[in-house]
Amino acid sequence: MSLREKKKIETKNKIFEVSGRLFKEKGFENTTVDEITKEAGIAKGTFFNYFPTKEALLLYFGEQKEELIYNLIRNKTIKHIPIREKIKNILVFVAESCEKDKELTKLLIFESTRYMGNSCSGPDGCNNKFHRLTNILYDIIEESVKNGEIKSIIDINKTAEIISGVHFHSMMVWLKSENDISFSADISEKIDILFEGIGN
Amino acid sequence: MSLREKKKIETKNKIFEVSGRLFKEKGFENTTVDEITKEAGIAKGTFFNYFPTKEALLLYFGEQKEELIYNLIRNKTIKHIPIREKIKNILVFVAESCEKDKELTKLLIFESTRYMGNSCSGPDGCNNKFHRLTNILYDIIEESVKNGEIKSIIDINKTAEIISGVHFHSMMVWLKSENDISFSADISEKIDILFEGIGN
DNA sequence: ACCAATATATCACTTTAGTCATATTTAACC
DNA sequence: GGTTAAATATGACTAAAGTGATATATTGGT
Repeated sequence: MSLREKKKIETKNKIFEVSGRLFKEKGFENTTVDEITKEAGIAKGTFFNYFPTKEALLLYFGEQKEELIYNLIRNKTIKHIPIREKIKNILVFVAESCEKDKELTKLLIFESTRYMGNSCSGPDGCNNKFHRLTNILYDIIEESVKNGEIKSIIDINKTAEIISGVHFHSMMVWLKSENDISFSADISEKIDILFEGIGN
Repeated sequence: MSLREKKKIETKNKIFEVSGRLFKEKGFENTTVDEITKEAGIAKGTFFNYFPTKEALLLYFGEQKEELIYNLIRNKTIKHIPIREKIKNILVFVAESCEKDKELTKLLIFESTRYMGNSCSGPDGCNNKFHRLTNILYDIIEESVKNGEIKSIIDINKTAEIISGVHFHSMMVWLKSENDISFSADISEKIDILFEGIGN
């Protein structure tokens, strides 16, 4: 690795480390780019060579966290259990991860949701990010349809979107709630309702 | 009504009217508060007497639109049709309203979602706004449970949240999609899946 | 009509994100 | 090691949101 590449990574890590500390101390809104760069020992302009906006830095936090969670999911997934349990395990795991730091989750979800409204160019834009959980669910459902475990008339894509949607919405309701309702317990119960159906 | 009250309303309407035009012409981000106030013939500071932030003005647009939609829903609701159709009617109606101006909907949803992350103080804060559809669905489901139309073991609140969540998520997926998938058709099909259930 | 009290309007000022022309550092080649 | 090209760093500058002390307008009481 060249000196340039080393320094680049070092600087990015420095920004990441310093801003992480400052965000925890005083919150995202109350931390200025000026402060971050001063503490990191770089010029203000340099910051914007690494992150196009202040929000982009926040999204980077989100990506890092997401990467961690989804890697764990991939390793944790047990093969031969009923699909309902499989889905429950995943969503409860994600929920529990979120529950570990509610404030950070709030920041990431509401801020990155906003960012989604913008262009998000590039082939690997935010569309993928938004659909990541949906894709995982799609694969699981597809497998179960092939197994004959669940009926094959089902529209796999819509079903995956439904589950993902319920998960997303439940997270938001939980994030907005003052009292300490449990996100993980809530999503678990909702999966059951989804499988049983609402109608008689 | 006193002169003061009249002028107040007049000024607010002027801001609303001018900014609406400018937002349509050049988009929300590209319109500055300076421009709005110049066109409206008021000082910049005055703007912030009416709306605490530029985003708050956008939220006001959202509220106005929402009020319109939910008033129509209240009047349109037919009494004696099956619950599944009743829910479908409402969600399809909301979806069609959104489809009329995709760009505006995108702006409102993504921006107000972000705003939800903030304090949203006051007794009538953004929590209510977020739960409005859920509450309507709750009432409908509750009635159907009392009628014996659907099984009474069901958790009404969670069920309402599920439907509302699927609706919200579908809207976001639609807003992000490039190709012209139909939001209203999508939500209609998903309601059927919700009623039938995923499991065998 | 005058006077105090209250509400509203004003604009100069501050704060902060983001830009850009210039300077410095690194790499690559001879 | 010197020279040129490319990448990266810098900080003064711009743009725009939001603030607040002061000025003006409206009201209600006498």
